[in-house]
Amino acid sequence: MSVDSALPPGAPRRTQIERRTQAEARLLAAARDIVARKGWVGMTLAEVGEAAGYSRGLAAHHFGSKPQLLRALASHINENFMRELGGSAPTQEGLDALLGFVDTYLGRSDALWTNTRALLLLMAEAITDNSETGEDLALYNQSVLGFLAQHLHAGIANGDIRQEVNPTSSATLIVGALRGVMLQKLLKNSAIDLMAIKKEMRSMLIRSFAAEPDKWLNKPLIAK
Amino acid sequence: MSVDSALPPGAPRRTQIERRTQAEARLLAAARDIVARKGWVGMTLAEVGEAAGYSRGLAAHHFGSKPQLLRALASHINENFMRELGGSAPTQEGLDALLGFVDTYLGRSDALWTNTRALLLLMAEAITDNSETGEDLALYNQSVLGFLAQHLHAGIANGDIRQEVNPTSSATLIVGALRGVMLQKLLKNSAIDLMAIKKEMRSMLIRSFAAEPDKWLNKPLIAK
DNA sequence: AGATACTTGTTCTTCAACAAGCATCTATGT
DNA sequence: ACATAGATGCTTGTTGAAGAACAAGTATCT
Repeated sequence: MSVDSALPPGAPRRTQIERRTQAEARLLAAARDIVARKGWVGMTLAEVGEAAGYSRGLAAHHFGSKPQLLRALASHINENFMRELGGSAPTQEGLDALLGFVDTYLGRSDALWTNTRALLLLMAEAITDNSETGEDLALYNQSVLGFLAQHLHAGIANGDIRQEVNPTSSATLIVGALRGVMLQKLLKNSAIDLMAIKKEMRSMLIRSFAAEPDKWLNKPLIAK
Repeated sequence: MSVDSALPPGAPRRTQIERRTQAEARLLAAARDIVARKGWVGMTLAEVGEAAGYSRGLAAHHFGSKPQLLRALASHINENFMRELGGSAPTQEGLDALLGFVDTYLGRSDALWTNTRALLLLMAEAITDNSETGEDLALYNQSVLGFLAQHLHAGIANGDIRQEVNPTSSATLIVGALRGVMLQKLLKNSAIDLMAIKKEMRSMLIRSFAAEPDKWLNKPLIAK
């Protein structure tokens, strides 16, 4: 009965490698959406396959097991975000880069916050004893922290940022604040105004870290 | 065969109400520990009953269903924290109260961070579509935000805190930062130095919110 | 024709949920 | 005081559903 799934009728004849990678991409996207919506518990392997336009068996066949799918998903979302970061304002440095990071993080356009949602869900699972994604997410977190710490260092070096600032702790605080805010934003009935938060957070970063806050507070937001 | 469980041999003869409330308390404590360790998915109703020193059936019998147990657990942890808050430094006001809040939150002595862990796990579940705890945790979050916002207001009123500070957004940011930091702290292999974070966060709050930061930055930590 | 991708059939385990029974406590009557 | 019946708390037996994981089959590509 079944012609290859997830294909328009006029079959385009793809190579095996294309089939494989496309399938993987679709599966991961589907998994991400489902995790974001119902959590990784609510997600079943069968559902992922079908949501991706394939059969119920494919996810299991392709990733072997649910934990392995989740690991792959964690890396996938991670890579997405890193790419997004690199793309948005690659030229900024030091304090500018921190402000840009916040803008990027809070300025995502996806109304459902699919990536953020899914990542928060996975991170929570990762703080668990028997977590398979634990190691992966710890590494991911390290890389984000590294990005920020590096810019904090740069800012200290070029005089934008006060000497006494501890780059590692401050980086932890910044990503922590962003994630913690989103966690609240995504709760039911939240009336959180992200614009106000963005503004408050901007002021917070400048006042906390800038060597000369007054020089920064009046600056207009950086144009995209 | 079975004498009433969770009892020392010399039976103290409790009233029905005592039995009931003791059972409930033990069950919730057990549930909290298990959730903190293995997540709410890894927790089974049978396990909760037995960890509490009862039979495998009691948790289901008492709470009706797993979602309802989780709801009860959410309120329970919430109440714990609120009590802890009230107890620690009830006299502080305004900016002092904010600093005290941070100290309390990050200064918990439990090496495993059982409450924090469990709450983060539940909050993550709460951002899910089919979550039963969603409403409860949203309310809990509201009450914490309320506490902080109130002290921000007080601080503005008595001149400690700058006029322009937005109490709601700032409250969101503060709890967000705390939770987000802990989320990272609880990841595998985290090398986060909470003392350093505490210090950095203290400085952050003062610089961001105080009307006259310099007056506060030199102040010693408030004695217990 | 052989390899690789995908599907369908099936098994096996886990666990929530409920029901029916046992233990402990309370109330009432003597 | 004591006995006893009814209520309340707790335990054990059982069912049914869900879903991960694997195996054996079919389609698509080289």
